[in-house]
Amino acid sequence: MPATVQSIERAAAILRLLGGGSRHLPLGEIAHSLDLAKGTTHGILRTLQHVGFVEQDRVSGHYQLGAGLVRPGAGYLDPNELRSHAINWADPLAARTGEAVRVGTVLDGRVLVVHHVFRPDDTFQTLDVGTLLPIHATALGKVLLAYRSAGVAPPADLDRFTRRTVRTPHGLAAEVVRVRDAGWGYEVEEMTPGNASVAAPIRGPGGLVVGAVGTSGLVERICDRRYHPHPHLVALVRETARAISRELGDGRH
Amino acid sequence: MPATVQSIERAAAILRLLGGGSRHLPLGEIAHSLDLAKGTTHGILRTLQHVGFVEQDRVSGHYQLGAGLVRPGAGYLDPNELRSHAINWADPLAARTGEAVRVGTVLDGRVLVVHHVFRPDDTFQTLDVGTLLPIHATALGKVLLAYRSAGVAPPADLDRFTRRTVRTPHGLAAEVVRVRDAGWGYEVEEMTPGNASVAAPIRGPGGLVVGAVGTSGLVERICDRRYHPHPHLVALVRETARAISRELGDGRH
DNA sequence: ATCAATGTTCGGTAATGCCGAACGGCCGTC
DNA sequence: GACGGCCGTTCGGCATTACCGAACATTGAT
Repeated sequence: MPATVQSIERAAAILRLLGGGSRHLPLGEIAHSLDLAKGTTHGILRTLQHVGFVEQDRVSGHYQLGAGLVRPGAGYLDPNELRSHAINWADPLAARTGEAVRVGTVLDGRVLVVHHVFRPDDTFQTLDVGTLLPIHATALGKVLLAYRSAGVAPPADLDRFTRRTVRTPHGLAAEVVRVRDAGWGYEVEEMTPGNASVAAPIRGPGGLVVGAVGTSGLVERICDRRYHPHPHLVALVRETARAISRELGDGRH
Repeated sequence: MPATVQSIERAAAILRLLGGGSRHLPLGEIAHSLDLAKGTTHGILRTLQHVGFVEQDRVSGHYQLGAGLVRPGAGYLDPNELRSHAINWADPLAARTGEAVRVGTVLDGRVLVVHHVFRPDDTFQTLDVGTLLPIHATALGKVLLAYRSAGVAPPADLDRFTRRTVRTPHGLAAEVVRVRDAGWGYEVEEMTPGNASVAAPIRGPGGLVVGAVGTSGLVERICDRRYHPHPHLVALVRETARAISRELGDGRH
């Protein structure tokens, strides 16, 4: 069994320690029990806290197991937090692209819209925050499906909305690998005739995909003549996704 | 929130991914979802498997959540495994010290003897594997208490066995800090008149204390004139503990 | 028989996380 | 009222760490 990641072993040991007894220990005690330096222990605990595995008592400062260990269905990022972080970046994206922007996450096999910025013109539009979108016919959904963020209900019923809606599970699987290879996804008239959309994944701590952000609008404005999204539009969407990811704690970008 | 341990974040993300859906994913899929190299992902998974957080399906090779996540009270090392690893080292210790050797772990606030090697002479001795020893009057117990291995029931009832048995919680606390500073523990006639014992902690992956090993015998053979254990005896016990720890996956030694 | 999956290993390198000392706050004691 | 211990936290420096990517061994499907 050559080479294990000792940082993770230590984290696991801390979790075990917290789970196996007092479930309410001061940092010094943990460090001493595991024969680690206080600073080291603090770093590990900070990380565990960040991902929701441990919580810290505000008054005593002691550490205890967090709610995130057993999974109550949802990912460790609740929709509210996703929304509050995405909100600062969605507006600029809408302004620069001139299109509507939506932020979504997976809920029960569908796409829950957690934020929506109107297209910056005067036309009448309906706010669809809270709406559940199909996962196989939207750019947001394809992206979320590709990275298996959370709920991952394998789509059983592929409702057909337009002539272009992906019908077969096989075709959907092909789409998924496309998204994965490219790092972003799109859709043209698969949900609504005359409409197209582009989306990119939002990553949380550790690189886990926790949501997606994208624009949607009239086909002739989103795509070029060959029905491919404009490259600069794709770039803008991806940059926005990376910015939000950075804010959510994804280190790499 | 400056600087988090990204290796742990990644591990957490993997756990979330496994917990949130298919609960049965191949390595490549995990790596792809988190945008990590296969090798990296494998290392993390190997570690998580080592600590019991994930398991691997033997036939398909796929990974899924392990039983160790929810804590069924016990530590992630079951007594049988502790015993099977300790057994190779307990015999030599008995041979070199000429005394009886016992290996124990915490069970429900007491010391469960998981292995016992007789003193290598012809005198009659009773096998006490399976016996539950008091935690406050044995060297094994003091060591286990000091490092809070698992059950950590704070001793409510301090049974008094001999004149020397530690009576007050206060005195016991003092003993605990002594053990922690020294890295080993002992006891002289606190359990049985004429008997003394020495013990050292056994650490599992991550440095978590999962058990203890020690010798016990007549006071005049264990201790010097001032009722302190012979240094070379202490050294032997500690070396044995370290050897077992190494075998159990504690990297440092 | 080929191809595409799977999981696994290995070596080189830069980034990584570890350490230990110093800091600031809080509470009990003297 | 001032001190001392304990709490958690921060920071800089160094060496270890764990990451990456490519190559490998197997298996199963085409």
